[in-house]
Amino acid sequence: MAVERASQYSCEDSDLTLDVHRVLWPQLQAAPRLQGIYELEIASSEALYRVERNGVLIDAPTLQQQSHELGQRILQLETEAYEIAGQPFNLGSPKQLGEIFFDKLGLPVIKKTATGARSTDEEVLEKLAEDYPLPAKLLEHRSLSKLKSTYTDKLAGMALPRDGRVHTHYAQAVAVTGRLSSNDPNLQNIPIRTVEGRRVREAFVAPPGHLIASADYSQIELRIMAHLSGDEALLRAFRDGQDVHRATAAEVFGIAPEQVSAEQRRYAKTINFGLIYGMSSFGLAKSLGIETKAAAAYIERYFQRYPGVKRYMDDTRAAAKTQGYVETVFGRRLYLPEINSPNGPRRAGAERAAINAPMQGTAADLIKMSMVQVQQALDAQRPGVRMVMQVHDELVFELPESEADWLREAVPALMAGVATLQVPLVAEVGMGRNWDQAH
DNA sequence: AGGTTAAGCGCG
DNA sequence: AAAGCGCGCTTAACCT
Repeated sequence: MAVERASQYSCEDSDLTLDVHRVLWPQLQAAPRLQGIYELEIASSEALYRVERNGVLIDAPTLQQQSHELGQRILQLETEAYEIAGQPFNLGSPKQLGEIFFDKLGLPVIKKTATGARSTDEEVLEKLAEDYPLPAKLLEHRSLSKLKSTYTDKLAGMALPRDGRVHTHYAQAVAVTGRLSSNDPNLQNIPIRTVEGRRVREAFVAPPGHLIASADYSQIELRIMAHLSGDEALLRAFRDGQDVHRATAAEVFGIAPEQVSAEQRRYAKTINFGLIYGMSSFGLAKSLGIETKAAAAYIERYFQRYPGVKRYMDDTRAAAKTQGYVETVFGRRLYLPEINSPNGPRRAGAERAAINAPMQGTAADLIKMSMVQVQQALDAQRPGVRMVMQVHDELVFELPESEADWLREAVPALMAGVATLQVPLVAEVGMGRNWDQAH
């Protein structure tokens, strides 16, 4: 019976795939630039198959130890929270939390969720923590619970007994921008931003005699913005190898790069990232904790200093409205059916996606090219080196110690050379016994 | 028992 | 009215 079901499924799958082919193939023939993207996807699938089969070695005892430590601290936080609240409750239930916070303790409601419930998200808790003791406990409890339940408790159990390795699945046709996504487990959202979270990466290890190497593109999306916009000041910053956030701060604040303070650089970094996402003055104000008017002044100043970027953003919105889609450097398309919607918020959302997709998508194109070329080089010259993960702008490898010099030299060169843009592409490598040390 | 949605949060 | 792009996973709550 199982065989019959399998053969029926296989036949249906092939038949339906042929139906799809008959529809899509003529469309592909009519769109020359998309043929190149199609070829890239076919070539990438070969490299992805290899990465998935390789998997990455997980150090289970390290995770178990971390789970234990997290569990102790979480228990302690729960006791302290009950003490402050005057009663036990489920800290993991936003509903119960709302009742304790807003009904029992009378804390102010900062904002509502999409469905009208009183929000207790991180931003709200941060604000409330300024005046009350309980929110801070919740914030720590939330972050540690996340680490334990999603990572330290789960990962080791997902390693195959056969090889002690986790084999994620990469989806090649999920993210609309052309990025990969990773699932079961997702290895593209392993913590790194906090010191406690980073420790999870210590459990992504190399076998004895081997190393983990991480090679990542430097400032890839901003470089693509420079290329796409052709903005002179941004091009110059990258061509001269400047610290781009510092350079932006110098422009926006009208001072010399050496005079830029740490806070000014942080502002500029937020502005640079915000622009890639189509952020408004309202959003910039919120993330910098300043007045909307002040944020608007920074953005205006930015566009005065980088007029090419302003022109690019306007042109991209306009092109999206007339064509109904936007393209990456290599011709990958993102269709935007809501770009001319009469619904203001929906249309604005489509405009932000239109701004972002060419940059995010071009970065995705480039790292797929890198994966193809690097895998070909490994097969031809370095069969002992395995590519084991892709994290959007980063490739991770497991290598015999004897291959360290080769990899340090060859992989960034390949990654930088996959395409010639108006600015140089730069890739950096780190190595160590585990993924944390490789950064 | 199993599926879905909401809220929340991890990453680039 | 909404206000920052792209994802996947966990828990609670609710449903069949």
